[in-house]
Amino acid sequence: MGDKKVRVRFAPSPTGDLHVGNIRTALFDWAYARHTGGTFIFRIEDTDTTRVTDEYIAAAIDTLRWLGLQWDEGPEVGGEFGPYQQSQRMDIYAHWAKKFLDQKDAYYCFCTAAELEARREAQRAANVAPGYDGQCRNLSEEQIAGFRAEGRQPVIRMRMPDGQTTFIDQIRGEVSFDHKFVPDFVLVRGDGSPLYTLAVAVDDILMKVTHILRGEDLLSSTPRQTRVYQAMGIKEEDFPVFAHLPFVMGQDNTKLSKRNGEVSVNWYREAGFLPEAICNYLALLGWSPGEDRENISMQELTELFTVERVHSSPAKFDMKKLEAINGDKIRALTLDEFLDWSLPFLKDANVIAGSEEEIALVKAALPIIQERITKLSEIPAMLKFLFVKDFAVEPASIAKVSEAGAKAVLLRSFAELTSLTEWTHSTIELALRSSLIEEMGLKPRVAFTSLRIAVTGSTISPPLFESMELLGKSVCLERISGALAL
RNA sequence: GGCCCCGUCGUCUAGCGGCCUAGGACUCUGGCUUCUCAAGCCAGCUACGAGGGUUCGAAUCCCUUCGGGGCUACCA
Repeated sequence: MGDKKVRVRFAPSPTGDLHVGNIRTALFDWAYARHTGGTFIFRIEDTDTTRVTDEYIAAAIDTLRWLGLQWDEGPEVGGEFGPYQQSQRMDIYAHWAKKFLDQKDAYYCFCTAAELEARREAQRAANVAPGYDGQCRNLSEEQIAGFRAEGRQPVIRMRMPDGQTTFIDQIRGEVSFDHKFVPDFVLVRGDGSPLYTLAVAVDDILMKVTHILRGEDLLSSTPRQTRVYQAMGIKEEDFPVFAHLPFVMGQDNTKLSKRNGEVSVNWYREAGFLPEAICNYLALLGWSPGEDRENISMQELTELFTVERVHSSPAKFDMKKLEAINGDKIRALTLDEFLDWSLPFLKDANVIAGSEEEIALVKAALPIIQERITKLSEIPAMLKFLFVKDFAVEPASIAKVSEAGAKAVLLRSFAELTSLTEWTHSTIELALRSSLIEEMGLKPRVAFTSLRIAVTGSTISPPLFESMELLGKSVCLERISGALAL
């Protein structure tokens, strides 16, 4: 491709929420554009109007934004080669379809779906490669008029000449397809609307795309795409460079889908995964920066990303590893960043309403839970004890605080804490250690578990003394006496 | 069935002819630390699909085979 400025595009067909596989592709496209100082184009492929809805398109835009994959040309930002939504480019496709027809590169095909299916059946039965048999390739004007008189709506088919298509895939090397196995394909439907095969090729040329990084499922459609380039009069040296990314697989070794794992990026968003974690993890699926590096920032990804280091083999999606990376990213957050990410989860779970006092308390509490969570969605459960009005000990833990030993601990704690003048986690700890551990001779684990249940309601909580400091003296004493009454 | 792609620990990967008795990470197991849970630290388990070549030497190159996947639409 010489030293033409790199232009890459991410061109999903939003028939649902963007899924993990889509995003991995988008991420690589984006990273490649940024790495090379090129342009990242975002294009909506909605030629199949029955499956793509405005809602899904809006959601795709939102998701990409959330992930931080900013595009230079595309929906909402424009660009000199727009519009970037295929449903708004119909006249362009019609123009090229007509040109191909005039050039005899394409032809009208009047075969009906039923006829096609019957012949495909026969091909399969005869053990011949199924595909269009070329029946309408050389129709005379009279035949065409005849079919039209019958009321048949023709599709426009691209003529695949004999020979083969060979190209250098940047990830797989030389790939070759014999045209015997690439039948004439449909460019325009009977109703006049274009198909992906037409639109994708035309747009990539018109938008001056230089590199096509896309899913491996499109590998075998490449000969059709280059065929359209030729018909458009594009010279082979000016074709975009192809790089077919390996799949992201589900646990059962098939393409990741709803059946074998969570696929929607929005699901991960709601589950409390950070965009940086999702991108970092996804970047490691089918690519690696080498040197045993794994935890990288978006910035580092753009610096390190090269197509040469992309794999040709598929990768399985592993939620555990994503969670581990998410935990790392959460721990690396500054307090203010962590606060911003936490608040929506706390509000959605109705733990806080959002008052200034509540936010201040959350901010004070976050440092003690930052290293204890792997997903933001765990925050509400961890901080709930600080905000609940109708506090109650977990049913499962009631027995543990109502036994004699526990009562003694609570009684003594109540007395010690009541006389405490300075209420900080260190003064609390000092007072309790000297009384419960040293004087009463209890094991820390035993003594503090009783207290933990009384104060937080659960056997599992953030660090006890810090929690007590946050809760405040009166609430702690109240809860301890409450537990004594159990 | 045909065409195409792929094949290193359970998973993601490092490795591009000798540095590999195969390294890292996640998971799992054991331990340390410890007020619970985490985090952190230490240790351990486990891999070059198989068979032929080429070579002084192969995880790395070639062939075959087996296995997995994709495509085979008036979906993308």
